Amino acid sequence: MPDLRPARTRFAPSPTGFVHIGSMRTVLFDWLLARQTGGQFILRVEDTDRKRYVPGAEEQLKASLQMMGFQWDEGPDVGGPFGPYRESERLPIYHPLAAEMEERGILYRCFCTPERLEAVNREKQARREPPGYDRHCRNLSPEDRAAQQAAGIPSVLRLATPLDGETVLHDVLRGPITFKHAVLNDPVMIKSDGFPTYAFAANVDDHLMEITHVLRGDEWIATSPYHVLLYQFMGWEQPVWVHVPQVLGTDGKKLSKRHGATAINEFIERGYLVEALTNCLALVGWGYDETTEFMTREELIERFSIERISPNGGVFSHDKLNWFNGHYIRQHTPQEIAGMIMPYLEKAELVSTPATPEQQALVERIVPLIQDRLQTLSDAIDLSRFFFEAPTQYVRNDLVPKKLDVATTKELLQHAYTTLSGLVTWDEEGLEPALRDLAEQRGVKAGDLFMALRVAATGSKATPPLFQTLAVLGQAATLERLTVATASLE
RNA sequence: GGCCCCAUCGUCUAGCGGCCUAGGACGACACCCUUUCAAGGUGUAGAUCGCGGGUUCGAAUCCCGCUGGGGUCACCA
Repeated sequence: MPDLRPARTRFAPSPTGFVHIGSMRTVLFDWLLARQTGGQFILRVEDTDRKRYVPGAEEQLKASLQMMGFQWDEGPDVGGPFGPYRESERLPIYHPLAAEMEERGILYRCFCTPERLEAVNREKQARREPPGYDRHCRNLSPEDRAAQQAAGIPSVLRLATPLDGETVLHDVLRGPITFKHAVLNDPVMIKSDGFPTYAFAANVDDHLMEITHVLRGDEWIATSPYHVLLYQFMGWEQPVWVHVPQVLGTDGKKLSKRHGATAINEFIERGYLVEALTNCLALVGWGYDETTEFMTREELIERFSIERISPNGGVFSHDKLNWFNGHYIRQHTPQEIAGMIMPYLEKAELVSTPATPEQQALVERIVPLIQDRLQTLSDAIDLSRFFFEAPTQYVRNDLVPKKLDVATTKELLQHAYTTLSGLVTWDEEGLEPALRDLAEQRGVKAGDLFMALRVAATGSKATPPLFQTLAVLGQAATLERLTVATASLE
């Protein structure tokens, strides 16, 4: 059973764009762990790169988390005891700490220009050596250092990585991972503009904010020795490191725009339910047991465990998402679904915005007919369109049953018109016997008559059951469409 | 290229030395239900567990090598 100490987890995105499903899955795990243990889920905005600042991205990102129902306990706006939660606002916290580290020799000042760094790399590459900083400023004399600083030469603070030995990262999913110091470099911790890099800010903040479990993408494994080193130099207790595997596109490649929707808000907008998204996401790289597929949010909270996260990357399957979504759509009451699809019908201009009471009543009658057929909420547009708009044209081969010819079909539809226009009780119970009788009288298979009528009334060969459909469509509309369809058979 | 991670049906996965003639789910296909399409039910196909060596009485499960895929080598996160 999982460790029940309250966990403090965090999602620390840089506000550069939308939240894609891979990140959202990490958020899910973070959130589940916090909820399960009675801990806190923290949102921290890593906006330390002013060049990559994207206006509105933070709002976008917060909106996505809220759409999914992952409310943060501490973070921008809501605050908390370890604020501020926007790293750009934490410079007053970073600077004294950086000064202390410089004092203690953990960090050292480097005056190398970007041009020199580039030149060094070019040379190394020419000699077929791995690229990387040559530690030129690491052994500067105190006098040189003072002189350069006095001269106002821009500088950065670098981590003085040990030259010998090794650092071990203890990742819960993979066990110990050893990195030889010889292959490491001296990464920049404080940039020349005074802002920290990820390596500094993320780890300082995780420590200061008392984060107990760091869940992040496994692309961070390679740089993690620097993070571990920082903790060790400062004598801080390390968090539990959990490098979760990548979520891949359908072709097994890294997720990109080429795979269709990747941003969580796109899925929501296209009519995927939060329950389905959550359930499906939880099952990419994690599973409760051999057979369980459906789990509520509460069950997920209860059953989640980081030990069962699989270390290998997985494809996020749209097929499976569709299946989950259809399932959850069927779980809702027709009234609930009516409310959920209304925005889609409004947007498609099938109903007015807002819908009139008459339109709402109609939609409520339509939902029971299409609910089983919805894979996403937006499917409701095409599935219910014919209720609002008469077919504009007919495909003759669809209208005419295979065994019948045009003339016979036309005659059949004319008889149907007579039967239907004389019908007093316009509901399923009234329609079915009348039409079955008609088929028998005319000597055609009931199915053939029904298909001709279906196409005449809806313009489509695939619809909900005919009698229910006609009942909702109404007598006047049905007869009108029948007339047009019949006329098209010239 | 160096370093690191990963490797079971098309996909998500179960499996943590014998219960595996490798289980489930999605998808595919077939049948049933049925006025069409769905939903639902039943069933079929689909992995010689990437390859090669070991260890062991016994390996998908442990070890080594190889191959393949991915990540990372920024004053980006």
